[in-house]
Amino acid sequence: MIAHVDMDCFFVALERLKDPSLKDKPVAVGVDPEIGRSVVTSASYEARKFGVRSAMPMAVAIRRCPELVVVPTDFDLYNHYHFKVKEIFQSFSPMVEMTSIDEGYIDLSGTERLWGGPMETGERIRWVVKQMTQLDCTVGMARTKLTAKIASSEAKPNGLLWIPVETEAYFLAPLPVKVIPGVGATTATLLKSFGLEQVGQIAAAGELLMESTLGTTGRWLWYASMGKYESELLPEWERKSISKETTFRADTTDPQYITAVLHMLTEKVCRRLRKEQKTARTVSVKLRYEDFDTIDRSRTLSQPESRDSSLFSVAKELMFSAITRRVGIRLIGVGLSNLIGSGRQTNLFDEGEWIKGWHRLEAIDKVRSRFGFNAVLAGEAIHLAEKR
DNA sequence: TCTGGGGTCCTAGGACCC
DNA sequence: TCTGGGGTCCTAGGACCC
Repeated sequence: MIAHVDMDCFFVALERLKDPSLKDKPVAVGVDPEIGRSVVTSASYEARKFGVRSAMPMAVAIRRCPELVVVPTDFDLYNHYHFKVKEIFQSFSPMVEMTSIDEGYIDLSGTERLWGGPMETGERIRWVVKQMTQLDCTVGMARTKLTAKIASSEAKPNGLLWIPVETEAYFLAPLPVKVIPGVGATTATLLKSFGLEQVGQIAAAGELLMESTLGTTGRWLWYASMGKYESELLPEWERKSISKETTFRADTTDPQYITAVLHMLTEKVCRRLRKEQKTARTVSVKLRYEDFDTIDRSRTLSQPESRDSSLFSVAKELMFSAITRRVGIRLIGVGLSNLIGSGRQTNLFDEGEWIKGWHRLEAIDKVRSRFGFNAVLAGEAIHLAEKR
């Protein structure tokens, strides 16, 4: 038996712990549109009554709900509780997979003698979470991860739903196809064009028809629709990429400004890379024009790298070869992937130089972790930091 | 209405090798 | 002179999730 536990309005709930006066008010977590261009990261149920949804532009949210209280995000707080919640999950079973900051799976197989049946265990999880954190959560229980997740999403907020084995198809049949994680707007529209709007219709279409019309997607959807899609619970996985992006307060075409911001983003991304004792073989840049046209460019190096200077020169080259339109740019970003473990990769050609550079960067990272990121900045980024 | 930031996974085509 | 097929790696773009 798998439990999927989803914290209710996680960010809003935590902001309310910090400031109890936010209770019962329509609250949205995100950046105030006066400060920057933003979207709703998390909305309270009071705000949802007005049609406020996460990912909605904040300006729209405020228009829909003029009383909306906008609270800035505090990821340090959310991360702290993420680990707290994870520990609670792990007290029920060592097989825990956290899939995002506010949710995770617990494999409860073999814990029946300890915690009892599914309903009893589910209630116990909810109770312990509440006692230890003061937070509400919703638990979905089923034989597979996918069904458990759908169960929790149907039971929220502050609920518990158990889908007994062999009843999955009955539970899923009347639900809209969009409840299946992985089915977004595009796939839902595609399915609708085949007359498939409820999960039960996918099941009824049969494996052969699903596969012949939608390929591999159709195949797994058919299994999902019956509650028979199996995926392994993975207690730990390694991060596959590190990225940093930013949306400018106003669109720009200024190459010097773009270079300075790109440099700052690269430094931040490299710092994380070294912190995780890794090197990267692939550098990517991303840019978004004012009309939302988004371009990605990447290059894979023959040798893994972790030095700011090398990675920045690649990023800069990629960025300026990617900018072809003479239109305002609203966002740029840098990413590293193809990550390879152990920071101390040696390079036969300039090992001495490399080690020297690495020690310098280690020293910078130390200063930064004590005095903040801006304590050490390269020439190009200093100018920018002062402007902020 | 005017759209964040951090990720993962998939697909399709081209280069290249055997 | 015109033509294989399989495998791997890389790149760009897109769908999706929280």
